[in-house]
Amino acid sequence: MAKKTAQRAKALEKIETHLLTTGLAETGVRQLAAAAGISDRMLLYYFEDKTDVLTAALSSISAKVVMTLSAAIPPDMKISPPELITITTELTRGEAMGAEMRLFVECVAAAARGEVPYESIAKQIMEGFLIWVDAHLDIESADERKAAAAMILALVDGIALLEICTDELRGDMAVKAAAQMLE
Amino acid sequence: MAKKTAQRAKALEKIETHLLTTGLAETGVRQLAAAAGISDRMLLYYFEDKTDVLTAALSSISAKVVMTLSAAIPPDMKISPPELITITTELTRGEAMGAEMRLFVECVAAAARGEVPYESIAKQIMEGFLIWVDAHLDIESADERKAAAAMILALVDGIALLEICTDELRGDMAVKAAAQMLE
DNA sequence: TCATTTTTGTAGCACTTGCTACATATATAC
DNA sequence: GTATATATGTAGCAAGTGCTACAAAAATGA
Repeated sequence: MAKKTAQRAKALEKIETHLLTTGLAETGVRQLAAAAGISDRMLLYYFEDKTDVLTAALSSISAKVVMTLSAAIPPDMKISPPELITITTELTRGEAMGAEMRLFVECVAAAARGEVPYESIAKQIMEGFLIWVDAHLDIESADERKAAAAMILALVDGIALLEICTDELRGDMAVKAAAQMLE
Repeated sequence: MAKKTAQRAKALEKIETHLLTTGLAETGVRQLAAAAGISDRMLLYYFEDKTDVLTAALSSISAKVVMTLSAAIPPDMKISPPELITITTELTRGEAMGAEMRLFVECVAAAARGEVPYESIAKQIMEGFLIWVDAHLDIESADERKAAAAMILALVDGIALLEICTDELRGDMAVKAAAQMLE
C-alpha cells in the first residue's frame, strides 16, 4: 500500500510534465502510461480510472499555478489595473507559465463541450485566478473591483488565445496597448 | 454529378447547425452523417474525408461570421476603442453569436494541440476578426491601431472564454469595466 | 434499347478506446 | 513456515474510429 501511493505520486509527476508539453492531445490511458514509464495496467492500478488520472494531474498543476501567483505578489499589496495587467501577463506568458495557460485554454474548450472532468477543473482554475486578481486591485468599491478583475482576467486569457493562433509579438502588442490605454 | 453537389450542400448546412449546437463534441463521421440525416457511406461520398467535411462546415460558418460583422458597421466608419469594445462584445455574445464564439474557442484549443484542420481555420478566423477590428478603429498611427486591435480582440475572446466557465453576468461586468476604464 | 455513369446500400476491415479477468510473483503478518 | 495481502504481467473484450470493397439500383446518354 505504501509503495502503491509512492508509485502513484511518481507517475503523477511525469504525467503532469507530459500534459504541460503535449497538452490534451495525448490523453489515452496507454499514452499517459507511456509518459509515466509504466504499463497501462499499472496506471489503472494506481488510479481509479482515466478520469481520476486527469483530475489528479490537472488539479496538481492548477495548485502549483496558484502558488506561483501567490508567491509573485505580497498578499497585502494593492496595484492599479494597468500595472496589474502588465505584471499578470508577464507572469503568465512565455517560458514562465505559457504551457499552463495553453493547457488551461484546452481545458476550458473541453469544458465547453461538457467533457468530464474538465468542466469542474476549468471552473476551479478560473475562479482561483479571479480571486487572486481581485485581491490585488487597488479599487475601493467591491463591485467595481470585481468587474475590473473580470476584465483583466478576460484580457489575460484572451492574450493566451491570441498567441495560440498568431505569435508572441501580437500578444506583446496587446499587453502594451492595454497598459498604455488604461493609464 | 449535379445531384451530388446539391446533396452535399444540404448536408453541409445541417452539419453547420449541428456544430453550432453541439460544438466539437460529436464530430465522428457517423455522428456528422446522422446530423445530416444520411448514412456515413453517403457523407463520405459527398466529401473527400472527415477533414473535408469539417473544413467545409467551419469555413462556411466563419464566412458567415465575417459577413455579419461587415454588415454591422459601415465600411468607412471609425470608432473609438471603448465604443468598439462595447459594440463588438454586444455583437459576439449571447443569442447573436455566442455559439459561434464558443465553437471558435474549441477550434483554437484543437489548433493548440495541432489537430488538422483546426489550426488553419482558427488562424483564418482570428485574422479576419483582427482585420475587421483594425478597419474600424479611429486611431491614426497604423502601429498603434494594430496594437489596439490585438488588445480588443484579446478582450472579446477572453470574455467568451470567461463566459464558458462562469456566467454571462461576469462577461457583462468585464465589458462594462473595460469600456468605462478606457474612456 | 442498351451501355455507361452516377448514386446508394450492405458489410466489414484494421485500428484505437477504456477497462478487466486471470494468473503469478513478491512482500508482510502470524 | 504458512497464510494473507499487495503488486505486476499477459491477454483480451466490447465498443467506437475512419474508411473502403463490392455490388446493386437508378439515372443518363447514344
